[in-house]
Amino acid sequence: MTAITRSDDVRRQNRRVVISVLRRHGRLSRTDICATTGLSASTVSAITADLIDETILREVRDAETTGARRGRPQVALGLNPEAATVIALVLSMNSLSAALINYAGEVIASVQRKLPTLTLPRDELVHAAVAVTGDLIAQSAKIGMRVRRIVFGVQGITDSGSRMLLWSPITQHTDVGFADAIETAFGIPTTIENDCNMIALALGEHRPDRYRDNFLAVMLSHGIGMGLVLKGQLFQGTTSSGAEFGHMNHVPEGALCRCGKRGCVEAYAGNYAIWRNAKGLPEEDAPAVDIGDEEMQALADTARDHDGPEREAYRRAGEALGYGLGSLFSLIDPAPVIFIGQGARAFDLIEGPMREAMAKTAGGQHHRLPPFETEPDERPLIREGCASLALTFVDREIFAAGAAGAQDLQRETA
Amino acid sequence: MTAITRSDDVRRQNRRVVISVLRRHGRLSRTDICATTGLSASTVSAITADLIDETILREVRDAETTGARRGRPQVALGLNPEAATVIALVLSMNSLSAALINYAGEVIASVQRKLPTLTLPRDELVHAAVAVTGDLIAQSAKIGMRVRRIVFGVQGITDSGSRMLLWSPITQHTDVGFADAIETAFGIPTTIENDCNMIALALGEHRPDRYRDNFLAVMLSHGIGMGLVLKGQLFQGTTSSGAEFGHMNHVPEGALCRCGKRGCVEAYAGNYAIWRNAKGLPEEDAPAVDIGDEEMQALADTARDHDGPEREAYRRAGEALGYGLGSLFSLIDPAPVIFIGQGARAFDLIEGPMREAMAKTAGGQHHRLPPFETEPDERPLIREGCASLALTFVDREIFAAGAAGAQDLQRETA
DNA sequence: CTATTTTTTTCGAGCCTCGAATTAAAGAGG
DNA sequence: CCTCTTTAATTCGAGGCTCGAAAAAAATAG
Repeated sequence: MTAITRSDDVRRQNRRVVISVLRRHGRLSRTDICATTGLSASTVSAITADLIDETILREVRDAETTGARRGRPQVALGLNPEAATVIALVLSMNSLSAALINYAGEVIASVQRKLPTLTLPRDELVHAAVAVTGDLIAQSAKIGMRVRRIVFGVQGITDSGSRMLLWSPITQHTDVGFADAIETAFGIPTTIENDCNMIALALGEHRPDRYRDNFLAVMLSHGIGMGLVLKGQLFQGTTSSGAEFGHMNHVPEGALCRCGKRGCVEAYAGNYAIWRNAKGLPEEDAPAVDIGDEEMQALADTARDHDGPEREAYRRAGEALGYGLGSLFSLIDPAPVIFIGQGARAFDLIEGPMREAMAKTAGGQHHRLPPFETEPDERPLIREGCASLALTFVDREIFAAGAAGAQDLQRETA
Repeated sequence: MTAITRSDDVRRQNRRVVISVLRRHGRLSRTDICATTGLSASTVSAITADLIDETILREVRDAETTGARRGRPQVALGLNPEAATVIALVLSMNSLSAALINYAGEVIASVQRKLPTLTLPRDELVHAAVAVTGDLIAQSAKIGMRVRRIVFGVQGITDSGSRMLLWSPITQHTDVGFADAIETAFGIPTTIENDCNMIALALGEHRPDRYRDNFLAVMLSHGIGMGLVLKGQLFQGTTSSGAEFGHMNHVPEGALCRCGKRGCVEAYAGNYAIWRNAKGLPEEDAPAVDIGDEEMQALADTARDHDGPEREAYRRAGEALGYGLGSLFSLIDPAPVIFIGQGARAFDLIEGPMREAMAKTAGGQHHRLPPFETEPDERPLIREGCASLALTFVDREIFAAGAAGAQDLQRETA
């Protein structure tokens, strides 16, 4: 049902627009905001005055404003870094990291912990996340800033409500209720999100020239993940975080996948699959649990050096990815792709066979794609994506509502 | 960029909501509208008074209002059938049909024409559509009603702006600019849409209990099409009508598809593929151009009668569909499916192998699906979908804007 | 020191929604 | 037959919001 609009929704929406252009552009004068948004000068004046009163915005007067122009000089406005803090939590294989981030998006504290995710009991895993979060909340309190939002990025499948980790390769537990645990411990809104989705958000923010309305971030590591943005919106499944690209079928009755089924793209293109093929092991062998980066590096070097099972393994990986992307592009039309993660270091071995396979599919035959890009280090992107999502939430749900609306929000969530 | 909100957007939006609940529920009293929408009685009173003045709504006083209730009786409001008309055009293999539909969604005139779509020159094809449309516009004018919107449903791929038929199996021409041709001929907003997408819209309207937020309509006929609704929204490609399910890859380097590539789902599950396999023809044989319904019916009967190449052909069709759906469900999570079109008559032969194949994929392993449904006759659904889309456009873009806003709209499109 | 230019704020007009009060239109009951 | 009760719909004033015009503020130019 389409929602009705009330008079105060107008102000909420326009506050949101003002905050969002400032987040995108950094600092703008009131006149700039008029030009960018289309709002009238009087409205911008009223809204910014309110936001400054609420210490969400502040005037930034530095010496080098514009230089020698005639007339009253513009005064730049910017988001007030001290308006709030958010926390970005990232859990990956054997490692938990967290960052405290101010309202301007700057990291002001961070924590890193090693922990054996594969073997840790459920409670201890959850507790580790809660403990690390508690540390950062305390640090934030020390400098007098309130943490308004927590986003937890993790490899694996989350539910569509972003409450639980349904399944993950880094732990044997399923349906782990991280978000609720953190939320009840501290009373701060928290969601848990798929790591590839966070990477996609980060790319959209960092490089809007290339990664804006439609693009894919494909993670090449032990498994295969994907973050997909369509029409400027993160694409998610209907009941899960969705877009499990790695488990599209490549070869019916094919190689054994980590998920227990056969023939998935991942069963050819994941690190364990490349390793299995390179070592000449049978396709129905159970996937190795974890393979060191150095070992994969060595495999790639051998493949580069001479033709043999290693090169063939990478060829098959590229082929699987190519067919998978081809099928995907039949559904969504082609879009720019960036390959993320440690596996992207061997992209030179993968790209040729991948393009060849794609050309054999119906998807993407009409359109020319921009060249593929790679980014081997996924970790900073995941953190930035989490931070970006958390800040956007604060912008939209808390600060756009204003003092009166904030009470509405509390009632709603209660 | 998020759009700003003006004061009059509020009224536009709330008018839209009122119109839309009336379209969904048929007839409602003002009090009912308050309850359904959450608008206050005074606002509903003001909005409905305007809409009645503009002859978009009307009071329906029939004898059997509510029966014996105390107090002032409610007076039902309904959409005024004479507020406008729209035209639903449907082009399929060798046939062009068109219907004139009033604002209440009732067909008030229709035309049907046989024409050899495969051989007709480009101009004549376009002209046929224009001519049929002209006839209905004349009929509408005769009863004093203005045609406000035309939607053209057709099998094939359209562009994302819904202006052109990019490719279609029913003609050899590509990039046929139907929408612009009709729009310039009559000055009435026109779009061209994929037939399966229209089927999905019709299902969403007819059977919201089952087909509402997430579902698929898979068309089984000469080729394989799909209409996909996610989160209540029709899913479309980024540059085309998208969701070319039939051209997802099933078997690398597999059977020759009508699209020129190899191994597409359609190359196993389309009528021509089933026919090719049943007749024992090699997989690289060029697809037959068209196969009569009776011939497919006979094939299915043979397959039901005894095991043999016919039954095996249907088994492989089911297998291809199963793997395709499995891959799709990896991306979007499982959703109810309805199989549409002539091929659905043989669904009894397809379902078993299809389920078996799906179970071998990662998609849809966790969730139980409702039983599949079938609907062999696609034509009424396509027409209803087109009509529904056209009426929704009138509701939202024209009537919600009101007299003042309508001028805005003209300026915008100019 | 005054005129000019540009930015920002202030003020009134015109919408819109909402709640309260009012009017309208029926049945219930003596 | 007339009055009371009940429910539906309209009217009216209060309070928001955006906008354009006018005014105020803050700089440079001469």
